[in-house]
Amino acid sequence: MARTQAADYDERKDAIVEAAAALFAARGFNGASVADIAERCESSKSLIYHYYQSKEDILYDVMISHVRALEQAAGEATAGAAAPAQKLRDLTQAFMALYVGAANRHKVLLNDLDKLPDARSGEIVAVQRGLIDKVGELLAAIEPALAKRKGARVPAAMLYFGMINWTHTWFDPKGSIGAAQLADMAVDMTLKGLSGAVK
Amino acid sequence: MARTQAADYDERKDAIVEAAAALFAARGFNGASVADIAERCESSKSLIYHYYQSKEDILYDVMISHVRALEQAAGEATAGAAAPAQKLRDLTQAFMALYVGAANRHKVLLNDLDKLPDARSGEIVAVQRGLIDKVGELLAAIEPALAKRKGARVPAAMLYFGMINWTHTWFDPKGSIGAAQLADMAVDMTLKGLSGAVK
DNA sequence: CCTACCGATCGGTAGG
DNA sequence: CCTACCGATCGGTAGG
Repeated sequence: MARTQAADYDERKDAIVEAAAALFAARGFNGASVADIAERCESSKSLIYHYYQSKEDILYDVMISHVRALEQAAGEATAGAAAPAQKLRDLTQAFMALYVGAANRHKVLLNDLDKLPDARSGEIVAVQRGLIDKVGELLAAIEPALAKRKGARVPAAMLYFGMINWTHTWFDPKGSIGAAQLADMAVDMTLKGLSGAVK
Repeated sequence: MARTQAADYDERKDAIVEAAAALFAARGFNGASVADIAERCESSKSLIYHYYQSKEDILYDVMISHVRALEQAAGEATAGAAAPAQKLRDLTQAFMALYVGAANRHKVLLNDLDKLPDARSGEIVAVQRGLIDKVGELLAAIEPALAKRKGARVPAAMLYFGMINWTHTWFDPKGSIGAAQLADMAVDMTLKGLSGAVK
């Protein structure tokens, strides 16, 4: 009988992605070497190349795994029969939880997407585009004026994403405000502005 | 008599910073080489090292020049006797104009700040901190509840900065919406939420 | 302001 | 003859 994959194949591969995410987040894709990743995994460079054909392939896995998780969370948050404002709140809570739980992958996605060749980055961008559209539809359902002014839908969605995506540069989950509180604050700011967000 | 600086010293130095900003923005600090900068300036690598002691020194100049421009714009926008909401609007217009006019420097600032050694990045961060405080004070003047809840002031300011800083990833000044319109939209979203921003 | 180089380290691959 | 891995080293290029 032919030998199969090692029993811990998936675990080893995931350990590589996790180590790479941490290093890419800290030093950037070009600032972290494959040797650094190997060292962090307590393995050899050759082992890394057994699991991945190239350094870029690792970067791709770091990003696609994160963006797929966001896609699934967005699907779950918008699936039910809740009001659009409640769906936006659920989606934002799920996103903030993923941003904090996968902070390294999130930072890499936002900083190093253009280090991927166009063909690979296109796949990531397509998933992101779907998330933007989903939020744009929620916002248009919440604010009828947005449904009429088609050209304003993407800018509105991007202002919203700016609030929550920018958190990776400053938010500390151990600080004075929690991730769930911050998510609510961003949603309230979107729905009612400052007075709604801090009251 | 000792030889003085070349008459075009400052122009040449600024050309280097401008070329470096374009290359760092496109490929990242670690992805662009000093030789690339020299080529773009139609000069040699040695000329670059005549004006700058290290690649990091160029990065520092790219960032500090941008952040000083933002600091001055913020000072001018908040100097008068206008109402705080109007000051926030003026400041946002000035910032968006600088973000678009110095798009390369802005992108480098947001992506590669951590490529600077701590001592140098600390100087940049201190200026940024001043901008955040300035916006936090405006927001607290606009919304009294924010003046009471001290811990919410920085998060509120950062949600605002998220909206306008995030634009560098998606905003195209040649698109369907202009920079001035977008700035107003971000201010209205901050003040009144979505319904105020798209009506 | 140029050509000619350096110590080191890069991503990726060889044989076993 | 397979998969899973190792120590050593490749040709090029980085900042200086």
